[in-house]
Amino acid sequence: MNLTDFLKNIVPFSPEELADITAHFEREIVSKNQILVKEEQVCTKLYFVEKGVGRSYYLKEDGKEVTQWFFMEGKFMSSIESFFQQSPSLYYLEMLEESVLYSITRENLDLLFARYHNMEKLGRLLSTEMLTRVVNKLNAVQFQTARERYDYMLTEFPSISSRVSLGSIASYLGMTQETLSRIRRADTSKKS
Amino acid sequence: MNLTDFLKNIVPFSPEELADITAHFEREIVSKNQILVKEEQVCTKLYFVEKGVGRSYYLKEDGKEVTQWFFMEGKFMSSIESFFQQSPSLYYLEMLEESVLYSITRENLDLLFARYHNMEKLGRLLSTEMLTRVVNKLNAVQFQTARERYDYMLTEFPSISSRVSLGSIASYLGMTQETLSRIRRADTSKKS
DNA sequence: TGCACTATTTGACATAGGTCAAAGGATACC
DNA sequence: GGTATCCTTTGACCTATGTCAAATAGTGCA
Repeated sequence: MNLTDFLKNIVPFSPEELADITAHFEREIVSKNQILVKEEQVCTKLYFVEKGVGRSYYLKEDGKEVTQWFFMEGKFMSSIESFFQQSPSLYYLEMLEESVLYSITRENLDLLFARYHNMEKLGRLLSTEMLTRVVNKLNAVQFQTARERYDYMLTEFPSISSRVSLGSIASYLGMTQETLSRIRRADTSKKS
Repeated sequence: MNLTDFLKNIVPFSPEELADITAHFEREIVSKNQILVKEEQVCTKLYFVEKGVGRSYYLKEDGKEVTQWFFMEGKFMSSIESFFQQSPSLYYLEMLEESVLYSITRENLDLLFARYHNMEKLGRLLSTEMLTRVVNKLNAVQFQTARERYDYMLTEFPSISSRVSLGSIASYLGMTQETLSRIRRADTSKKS
């Protein structure tokens, strides 16, 4: 999914708007396991994932990584609070595969928000969309069994299990990797 | 917190904009325990809570109510997904005290979004703010003990415990009311 | 091809928080 | 002011999932 097409599908930008907007993004190729932002750093860019998968995660006091979100192709990725408040990030951002990203700085994004009413609209639509996704995850995590949460995740991120390690997924789902491993075992024995 | 002041604090609207915007809201007085939206209904309005407290909740298969969110004075309240997608609501919206609300319909809101760039900006800012709140709750629910979640809630909604029943709060926190009652007991015995 | 390292699976056991049932307390209505 | 109703607390017991430790499987590199 490329950036131009993605933008066009959400808001009916004019060709001129689109050209100006995309000109403010910069293409970046990053390698597998590369960290884009570390905890405590201010996240200076918003990324569009054209190819690859990323995740945000944080470290618990005991040093364990906890995945907060996965970012697949065709999605925007950032440490949202850090990026918008220009505050130190609570999260790490990491790419889990070799990836193609398009990045934009906060200043450029603000410039586009101010310049185009349509751009502001895009921002609003994307953040309400993200909001409903997070609410869905919240409901899954809060009221479903480990088993049900796993099923929920497969609908949200269908291709994830083959692309991302067990541990990253388990912590995203709020369970240990042992538990996730047992769920998967139950699955395979049932289906065979 | 009144609507005009609230809006002014977020985006620098001109007096004319502000007057036109607030003119599209309608004042509503609702009584304690009144339901604004039922499950399956499309939520037609976005509400600003000037006075009172509301909550959104849904019914589990076994008929138990699960509080999804509380809406205090000075916040917007709605069944967000239903309102923005015009889809049947998964949630009930209920006021827990006699309340003063200002409501706006989807059509009027869209009209204002289209008319004022600043209004679109307001929408974007409010939805990113809500997004970070939901993310905070998600982290609390997913990785904290019942005890810690209760403390988190007191920072998010300081006055809630005296205004809302134990059961509503417990289900918001993803625990049973028995557990919440035990946490509170531990608190009072510690503090005395 | 084999070695070293990392990721996953499995097992035995521990525990936070849930469930169910009953007893107190508070509130409202006649 | 008494009784019905609802809300909160308490107790006894249970279960899903976590913890810790070890075995096994996979992967990349020399």
